[in-house]
Amino acid sequence: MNSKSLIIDIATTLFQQKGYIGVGLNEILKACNLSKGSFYHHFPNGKEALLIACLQSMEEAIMTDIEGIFERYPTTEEATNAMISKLIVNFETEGTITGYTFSSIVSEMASLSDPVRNACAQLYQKMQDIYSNKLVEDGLSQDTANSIALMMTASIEGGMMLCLTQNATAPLSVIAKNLSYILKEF
Amino acid sequence: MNSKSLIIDIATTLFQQKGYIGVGLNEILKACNLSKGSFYHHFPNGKEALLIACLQSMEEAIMTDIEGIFERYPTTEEATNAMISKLIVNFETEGTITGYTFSSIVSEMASLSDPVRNACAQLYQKMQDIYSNKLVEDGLSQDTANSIALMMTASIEGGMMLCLTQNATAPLSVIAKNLSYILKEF
DNA sequence: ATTAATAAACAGACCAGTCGGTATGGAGGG
DNA sequence: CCCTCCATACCGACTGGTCTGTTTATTAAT
Repeated sequence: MNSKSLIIDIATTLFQQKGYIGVGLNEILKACNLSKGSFYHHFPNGKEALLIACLQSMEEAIMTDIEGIFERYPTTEEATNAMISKLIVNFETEGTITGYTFSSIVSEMASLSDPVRNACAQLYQKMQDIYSNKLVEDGLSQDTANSIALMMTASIEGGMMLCLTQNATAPLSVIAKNLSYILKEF
Repeated sequence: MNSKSLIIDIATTLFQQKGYIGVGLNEILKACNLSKGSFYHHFPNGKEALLIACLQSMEEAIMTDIEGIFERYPTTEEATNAMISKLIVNFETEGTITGYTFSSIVSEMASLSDPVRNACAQLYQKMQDIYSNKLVEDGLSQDTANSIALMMTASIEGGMMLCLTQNATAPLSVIAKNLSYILKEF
């Protein structure tokens, strides 16, 4: 793997775990076994440019993943359960949350950098669109689908936050149960 | 107001806006017109002790606020709508989110400091308890009440995150509408 | 030989936290 | 009434270290 991709890959994980401000360039580069010079060769615009590259990389990874799940299952309800189960397994094995979330980045950077804020907004929107499209397939109206898709995005994101604070996976399980209930309603 | 309370008050706002790592002691003290010496007189255990004091102060403020709303309205559904409306007005006037949320603190510190993580967990739990108690009053079983209360906490927290990224209040409105719907079901 | 890629040393700003010293105000003894 | 004593509150220069970003020099590949 070339150095640039390596930097993005490792930085993505670290940013997700510790947030943007919480990770220094030195830490990233040490994990990559690369030097400052190499970094600034590939990212002449510095750390924030790296963050945006990481967000784009996350977008690809998350989209592929979620799209896969949502194609594999016939209904939104089943796909949602599968997705949350995957998050729970991930949390149990990794100890931290490494997939689907970037809340630390949002809360740190949303008010500081518009480019970063927009990149995050786009990522949430794309996830929501997948949910929404599947809900329309399920037979819901576009408006209802959008509304429920937003509820899904928000509650899953909030659920991960609760898991983090409690250091447990129970909150996400409860969210899955509740979303199932809601999705069966329609 | 005494210096210690002043420090806590100002630091609480700054931590909510920019996160824990994002705010330096110098910035806090400059805003208070106080010196390093004064700070370490009142907080000999440093910045993290200040953060925990801020979380406790937030707990008091949020509890008073939410309890007030939940006493004033007869049903959980009405109280929830009033609470979210207040969050929306707050977001519109302040430009950022200053009340009820501390997601940046959670995502930064949950994996770094157990005392901070526990303080955050307690805060979420107390909010959830208010919702849950009211739901039991409404006639729900304890289990169902707990489950829905968690869903409320998570979706509101996630909704604020979406508002931050979109720089708009629409997501919280949609969350309110969805929660209303769910709460009417039972 | 030229150019991309990397390394290493460095600069300057900022960080949390420390330390010696100063001002204030109340208690108690003369 | 005055003076000493002492705890509390406060000040701001300073320390050791980390941060992002720059510069210069060297290596590897074409």
